[in-house]
Amino acid sequence: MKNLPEALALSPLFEGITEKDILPLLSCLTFKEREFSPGETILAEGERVDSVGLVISGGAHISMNDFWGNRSIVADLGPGDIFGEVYALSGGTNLSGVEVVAYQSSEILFLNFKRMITVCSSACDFHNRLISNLLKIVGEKNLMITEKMRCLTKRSTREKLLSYFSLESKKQGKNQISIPFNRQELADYLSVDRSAMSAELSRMKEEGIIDYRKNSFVLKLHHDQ
Amino acid sequence: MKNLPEALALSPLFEGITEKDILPLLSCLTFKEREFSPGETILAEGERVDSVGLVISGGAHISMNDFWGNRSIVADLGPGDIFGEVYALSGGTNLSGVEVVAYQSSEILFLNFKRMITVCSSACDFHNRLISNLLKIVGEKNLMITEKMRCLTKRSTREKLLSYFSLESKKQGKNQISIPFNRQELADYLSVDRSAMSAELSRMKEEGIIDYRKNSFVLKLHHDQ
DNA sequence: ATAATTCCGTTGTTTTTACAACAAAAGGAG
DNA sequence: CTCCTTTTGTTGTAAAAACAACGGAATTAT
Repeated sequence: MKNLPEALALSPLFEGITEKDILPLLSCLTFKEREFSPGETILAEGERVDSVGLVISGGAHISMNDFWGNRSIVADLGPGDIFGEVYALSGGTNLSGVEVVAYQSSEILFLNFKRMITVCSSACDFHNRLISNLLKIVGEKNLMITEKMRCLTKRSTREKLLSYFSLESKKQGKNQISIPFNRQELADYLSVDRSAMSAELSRMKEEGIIDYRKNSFVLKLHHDQ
Repeated sequence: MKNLPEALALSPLFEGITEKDILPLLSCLTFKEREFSPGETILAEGERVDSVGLVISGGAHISMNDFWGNRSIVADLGPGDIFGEVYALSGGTNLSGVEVVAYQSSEILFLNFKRMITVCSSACDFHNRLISNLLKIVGEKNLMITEKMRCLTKRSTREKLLSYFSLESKKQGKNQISIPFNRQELADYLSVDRSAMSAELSRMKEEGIIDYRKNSFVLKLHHDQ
């Protein structure tokens, strides 16, 4: 078993809390540690989630199964990553269609959610920090999904692209942006076909709406009729 | 100005906290109250958000402006609704491309986020409840968006529909589900054309994949080749 | 009951996208 | 530099979706 404080210090959930402060903090949390073998289910479908999972070591997949049994992997978890927080967050919801399965020998820490967000009588600062970190994690996740959604709700590839570029432009504060994706990744992000997207990009460049070279794109204002 | 505790008691943020407990709770929060005229900007684009907004009375729109100045309304806020929480959550991010504008005379309460999530020395129960409520709100929002995303990332209308039905089926625990949308709303939710979707539904019924009548749908297992 | 309105399905046409296959360009390794 | 691999752009075709227009069913109002 790995050194717990050392492992936790690496997790965003414990950001800003030093290794030596983690042990006293743990004492005011209720937690459970368990080891899972490769292929073993960490959280089963339909299970009630009332704790936040944290990967100490190993690796696991969050996967979804639809009505017809088709499985798709939604996320890949490694050391430091947390899971199940949204389910615990929204009042101990049951997992529906979602499961978490180890694909390596994994050590998992389960932190009781109620205890985590209820500040102990001693009102320790680290506890507050923990809550704050959790909020930050969920908030950022929320922002990320929302952004992506704004692009995905657009009907055409062109609109999706423009939506994405516009967003990045706002974020980077310029009309000349560099994007963190290659073409295939961008296509995956926007849920469109790569080659079709490439073609659309060409057309947009042709029409003078945008310009680009590699990962650098320029948005042009003048589509004066 | 409206009676504050009375108004707050209606908000999900203060759920489980009775009117008479709200005043003492407010004393350990830092807040600011302001009135806005119709058309007045409540949160401006680019502004740094370090407090959670709560609509006491009136109405406001959250809207997005893209690079080319096209505005689209993202959400409609009424009494009890909160806004800006995700931005405050993820460490006081600046609004990018988003703004909140009153469309009625509105009273808005701004609750300082730091104070809100940092438990007071007296470690009052209501404060904990407030944090818990905030988490619940964000968590639920997160779940909702994630669900929708799962459908939107599918390429074809058919896949989107099946994805949605499958989700509902898991949630409702049956293969016979009733959905909270009419056709137009479902099409909007899935970001597809209504008539095209109707046609696709017909085809799916034809092929024996599903059956439906009005808002009641049945998913069938046997698509034995 | 009748009229009006909203909702839903259908069909034909146009536009867009996916798909496949390939060519060109870029990047890396030896 | 040359070979090999990966990435990106191009093109033609087939499939799918958007769009528009309409007719019938269902719902609501009168």
